[in-house]
Amino acid sequence: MKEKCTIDDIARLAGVSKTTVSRVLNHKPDVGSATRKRILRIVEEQGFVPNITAAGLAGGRSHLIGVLLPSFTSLYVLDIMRGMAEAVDDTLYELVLYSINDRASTKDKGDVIERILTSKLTAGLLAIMPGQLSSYVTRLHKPGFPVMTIDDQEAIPSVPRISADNRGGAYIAVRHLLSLGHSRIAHIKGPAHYLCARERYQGYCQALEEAGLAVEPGLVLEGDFQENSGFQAARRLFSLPSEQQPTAIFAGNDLMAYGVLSAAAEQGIAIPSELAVVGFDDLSSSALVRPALTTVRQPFHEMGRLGVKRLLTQLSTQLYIETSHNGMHGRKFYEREAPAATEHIQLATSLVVRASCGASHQQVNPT
Amino acid sequence: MKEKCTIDDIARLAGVSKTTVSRVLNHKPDVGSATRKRILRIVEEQGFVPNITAAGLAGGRSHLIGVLLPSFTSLYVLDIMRGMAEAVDDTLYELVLYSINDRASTKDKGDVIERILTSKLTAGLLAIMPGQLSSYVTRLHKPGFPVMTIDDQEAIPSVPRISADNRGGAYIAVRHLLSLGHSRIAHIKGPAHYLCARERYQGYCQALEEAGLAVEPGLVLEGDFQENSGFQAARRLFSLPSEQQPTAIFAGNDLMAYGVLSAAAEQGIAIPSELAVVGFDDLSSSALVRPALTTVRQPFHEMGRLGVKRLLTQLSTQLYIETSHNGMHGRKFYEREAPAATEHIQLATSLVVRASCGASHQQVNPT
DNA sequence: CTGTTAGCGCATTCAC
DNA sequence: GTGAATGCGCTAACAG
Repeated sequence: MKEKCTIDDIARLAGVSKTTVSRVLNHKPDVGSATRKRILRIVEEQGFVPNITAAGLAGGRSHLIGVLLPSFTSLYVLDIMRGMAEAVDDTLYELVLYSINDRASTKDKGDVIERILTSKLTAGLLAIMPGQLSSYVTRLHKPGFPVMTIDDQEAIPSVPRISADNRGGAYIAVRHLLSLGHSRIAHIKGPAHYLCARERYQGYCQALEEAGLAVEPGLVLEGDFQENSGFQAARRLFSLPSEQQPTAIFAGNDLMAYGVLSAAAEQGIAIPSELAVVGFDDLSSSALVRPALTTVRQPFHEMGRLGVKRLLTQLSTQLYIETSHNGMHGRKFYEREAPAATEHIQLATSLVVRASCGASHQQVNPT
Repeated sequence: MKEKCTIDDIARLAGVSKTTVSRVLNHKPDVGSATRKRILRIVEEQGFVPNITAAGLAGGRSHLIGVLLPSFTSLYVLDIMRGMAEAVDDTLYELVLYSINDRASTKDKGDVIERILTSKLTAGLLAIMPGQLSSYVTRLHKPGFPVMTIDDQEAIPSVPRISADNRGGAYIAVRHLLSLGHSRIAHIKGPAHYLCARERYQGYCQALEEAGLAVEPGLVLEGDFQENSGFQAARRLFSLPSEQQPTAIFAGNDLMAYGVLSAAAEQGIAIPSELAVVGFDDLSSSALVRPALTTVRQPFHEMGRLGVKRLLTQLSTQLYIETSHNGMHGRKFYEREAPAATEHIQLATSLVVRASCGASHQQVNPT
């Protein structure tokens, strides 16, 4: 583990040219296995770590992946980031954090995003819940600069995205309540401009309809995904004539479910005996609130991990295309038509059963 | 905002050499103000963003700051990171994320850290709660590579660190309970090998002693900072003969306070009327648990922000030293004695009063 | 299979 | 004040 050590150093030690060393380091096929072995040994001995800055500059291709996160950020972005870090762990890539200042105007935020591209620091971008920033993010996604959104509020047709199965999660949540004998199940929706809010509502409707129950407009309210809106919505539900009151509430997310819990406590409504409550997200605090919240778990960790994996795949695909076409200009992916997979990956959610719905503790998976 | 734009491009447009452009970009004094103005205008027009990768390579000095975060990571690291992102926002620096895989052995983790240095990607490192990794982090901290720990479990003499005023926070928390009339105040300590746990205990003792009360060994238990240990500790306190039972519990952190809340609920002990509870940290969930938790708020955001600021200061100091000594080798800070400020910055904490202690809602600041 | 030759985009000596 | 030359550490074209 010498102070510093360049490719030239180990080339000298191995008695070969640095080109050859570079080749084995980059897993090129065309190197004699004897030489390769010797080089690898010396690399090991010296504890040589290539300078990815230089590699990026020379190769015209950075080894950094940008992570964009808006700062109105929720607890679970940590899980997402942990997943991303894990995926990047045994690669040559590293993660660069781009946090957007809340107080800035949307236009300023757009500027920040523009710079991400123009600075050419990163090879691609993972946007965690870009929300209002989506339009800017879209602009970045060109051939040569892959972008992927994670859990976006809106589906951008041209950009690949990863999300949880919101509809399916809502479906199993409501199914669970139905199996517990509830027939008057209310729902507090998230804002209509959130895709996930609409999907969850669809799952709710589907489960009811399959059970032969009508969706009662009076039992469906809309919140803003914040705790207080859940609180307010619950109050309105509690003020309904007693024969119209729900026996269960499926909240669009955990935060609003917390609001329901508070409202119930205020009104002296016992949970789960008088009212069952189910949320969506499984924030880490949902195991801590009292009563502990039954909720739909989103696979945040996996979403982050997969996001990186797919991005890396796209990056290496680009490389392949570039190489196979060579004969034209070296580094111009820009002029070729996009091979970009604009796919949508949807990950399964699962129901985490805790005290707030009155069932025994267990985990229910979708079938 | 052209597709790409290098320093040469704008040099051409301005009719000067790229050297001159480079000079104004780096705020060198020796450039004619007319030329400088013209260059700046063109830079603006073209939306030119320098390639920090190349700048790093050429200058021998990276513009990236590493952020090391262990993955047993708590909710509040988000706040810390947000603070760091904010501080970096209007500088040329960016943040690179290094997350350590939990499942790896301590030695493997050490290897990861070694690579952080040898890869020379970053100019310095901010270690968030390194804990067991501290020894490795220490090794990184040489002149030329500033390291700063944030909220470390242990004080490493040679490394500058930022932490909250744990002793002071505990002190005001207990003072608050005393002012509410409590005289039998229990404390659930964190693990003794955590510096912050010991400091909080000291604050507890100091407040009691100043009030003329003895620290009763029977009222001081030790947990592990996890919820369940708080639960167990509370149970033991509740099983004391009634005349020995505490009327208030100061938990070493919020998680353990949650455990106390659960244990109280289990035993039918009303909070705050029969028992006051105070935590430490102010996790975002502490406003959500029922009853809402009175707790000591740590300035996580500020800790992150300041961490970056100080690191940047150190970086620019190095630069100055390097420049002023030039005449010797250009980039060898290594052989010079360390100017490294090994200071310790301690930030004030504040008490957030909520329902669990029985006082009216307010915020108490240390005097 | 391997070595040689050129840069990547910029900062930093030196000259003028 | 300004420009020309050199190189950071590495990859990628080109020849053998």
